[in-house]
Amino acid sequence: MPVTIREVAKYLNLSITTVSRALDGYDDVSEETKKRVILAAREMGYVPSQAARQLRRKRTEMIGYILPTNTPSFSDPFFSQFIAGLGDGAVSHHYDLLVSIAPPDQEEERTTYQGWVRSRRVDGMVLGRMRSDDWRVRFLHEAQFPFVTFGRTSLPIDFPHIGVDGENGIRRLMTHLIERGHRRIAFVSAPPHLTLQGDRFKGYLRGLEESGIRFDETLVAQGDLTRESGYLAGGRLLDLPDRPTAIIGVNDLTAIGVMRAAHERGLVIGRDLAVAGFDGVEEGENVQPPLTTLKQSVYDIAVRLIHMLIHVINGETLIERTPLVQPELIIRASTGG
Amino acid sequence: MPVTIREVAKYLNLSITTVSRALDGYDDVSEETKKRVILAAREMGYVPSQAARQLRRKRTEMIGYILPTNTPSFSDPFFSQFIAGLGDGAVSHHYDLLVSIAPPDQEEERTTYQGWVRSRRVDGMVLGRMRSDDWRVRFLHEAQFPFVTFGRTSLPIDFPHIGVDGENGIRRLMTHLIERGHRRIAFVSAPPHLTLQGDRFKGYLRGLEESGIRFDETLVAQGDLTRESGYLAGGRLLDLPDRPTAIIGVNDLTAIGVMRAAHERGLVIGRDLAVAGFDGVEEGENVQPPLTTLKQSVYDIAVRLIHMLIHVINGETLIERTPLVQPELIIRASTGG
DNA sequence: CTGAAAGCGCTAACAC
DNA sequence: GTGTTAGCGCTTTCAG
Repeated sequence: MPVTIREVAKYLNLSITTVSRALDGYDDVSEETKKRVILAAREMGYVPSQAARQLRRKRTEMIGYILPTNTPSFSDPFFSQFIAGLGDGAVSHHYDLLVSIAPPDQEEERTTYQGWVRSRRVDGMVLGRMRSDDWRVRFLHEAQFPFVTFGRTSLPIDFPHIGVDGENGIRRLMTHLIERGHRRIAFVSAPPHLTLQGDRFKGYLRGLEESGIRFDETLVAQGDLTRESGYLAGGRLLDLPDRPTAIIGVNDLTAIGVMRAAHERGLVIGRDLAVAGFDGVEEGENVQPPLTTLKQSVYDIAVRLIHMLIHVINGETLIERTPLVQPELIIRASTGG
Repeated sequence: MPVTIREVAKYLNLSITTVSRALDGYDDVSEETKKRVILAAREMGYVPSQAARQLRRKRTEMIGYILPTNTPSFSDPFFSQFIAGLGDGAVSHHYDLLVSIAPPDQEEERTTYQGWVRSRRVDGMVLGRMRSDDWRVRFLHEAQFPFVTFGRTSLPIDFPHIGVDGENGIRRLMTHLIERGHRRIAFVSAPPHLTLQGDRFKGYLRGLEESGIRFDETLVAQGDLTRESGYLAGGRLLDLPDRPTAIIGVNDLTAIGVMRAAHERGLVIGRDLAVAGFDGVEEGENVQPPLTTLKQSVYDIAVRLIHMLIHVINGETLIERTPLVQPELIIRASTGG
């Protein structure tokens, strides 16, 4: 049986009240008592019971994150970075990270979110991979539950989040490709309900427009952010009678799939075909040739999201409520760099 | 303010006891009452308070996992799969996953583990990336805290874990390479204190031995499981006066780094140099050429670990206490397949 | 500066 | 079958 505050009190002939306050560093306890208590507590191996503390304080000191995935074998480098950032951010604020997993936009997802909110399992939540009309935002906002997100939505709801300027990023990438002489530039997109798809695709369209290139819908293929979908979509684009000379993947994994499709068709990437992605995952540096990409520091963003969330939880106002981060264009050999 | 059991009881003119029991499905409550209670609870939006339940039951319904990492920008596909498996396994047993992060073998790691154990923050823990002499095992065993691990240790302590037969796996890979005519086979290792290193390296040695090839220590370079370290170690091996014709990476990331080093030196992998890894991460399928590897289903193993852990937590005996999984040799073009 | 006492929401003896 | 009661371990008024 673990030692409780009561035993520490008994040992010191003090009341549990005093012990509790000494441990929490209140200043209405004499310095000496405080010292004695802290020492004794350490010696006795006392660690406060989280459950009891939570019940009393109505706080869990936990932040929730629900991994949106349906495939068991999912392996998206994006998420390991994101979780690492959330974890580090949480730790630095003495919070823990509660993780669950649920397939996006299914009944199960709804019950998971609702369960955590209703049972006050966590003090706040972080959401990612936002959808244009995201029920999670509506739900949490209505429940007045603290949350922050990575990415915006199209909802008329104001909430703290960090955005990445996908539109401007892809626009700059388009400029780069066009300067290199490309005119038939294809785009492998993500599912349309994702916010990032809308943003990045807008950048694609603006890039075309700015250079007076007519939009050709046959040059757009849909994927789902996985390597496999990039491979399939890339194959379709490359088998076109008049095939593109450049293909942009809506994210790096997609682009990497496209590269595989190109390799299989004997194309030399960087010479016969330019390929570029978005995210800046490490995998893109190690692929042959290295992948041109728009890098966003997912780790840093995750850490920052936690900071923001803690503020929200504490009812403090945020200096920047909806910062917009610019991705960095990293030109590598896959676009003939 | 959320609805409590007391309000439900008052609403139905029942005692909170009855409500509690009805909700937990005890059979000493009449069917009818049970129905009424469940209905009312749902209608009132009642969700039990985890904190209160935990305090009373002395159970958290949470499983802990501490991500072992020191680099912020870490992106190891291994871990996203592992976490996905842990998450799914936990959910299927109505548990949640509590995640933290701490650099291996540092003070911080110790305090994190100790904190969770002492404050009963979780009901059990899953450990991975085991070390030969793993203080975590000693600590948890001594504290009689439920835990399972992915990988064994060299400690004389018996505890439930799932192992992967790295030795036999690498041995089979060696046979494959030797059949293809390779004799100068190099090995990029992991830090020596990791169990997986010992196992896999033993397989390397046995492979050499079985074919009567003398061990040449210049053909072993040390890495740290990252792509970057594979790149550096691979470079050193390839710059050797009499360079190897095949290089085995202790894991896939290492092998992928080796491939990059080879590319940079103008070597055609699969023809001038064979490369192989271990893990079977998806990234290996999309690299050029696709990577020969020993695949272990990290996701499945994680799910299974959770099942085992739940048994341990419930004080049940395990049918298989220390299963050993055989990795699957997947031959791809990187070894000339 | 310190202590007594109440109670967070729930479960589990134990009665009825 | 159902209700009464006593806490789980802690924080927090409120008195001294």
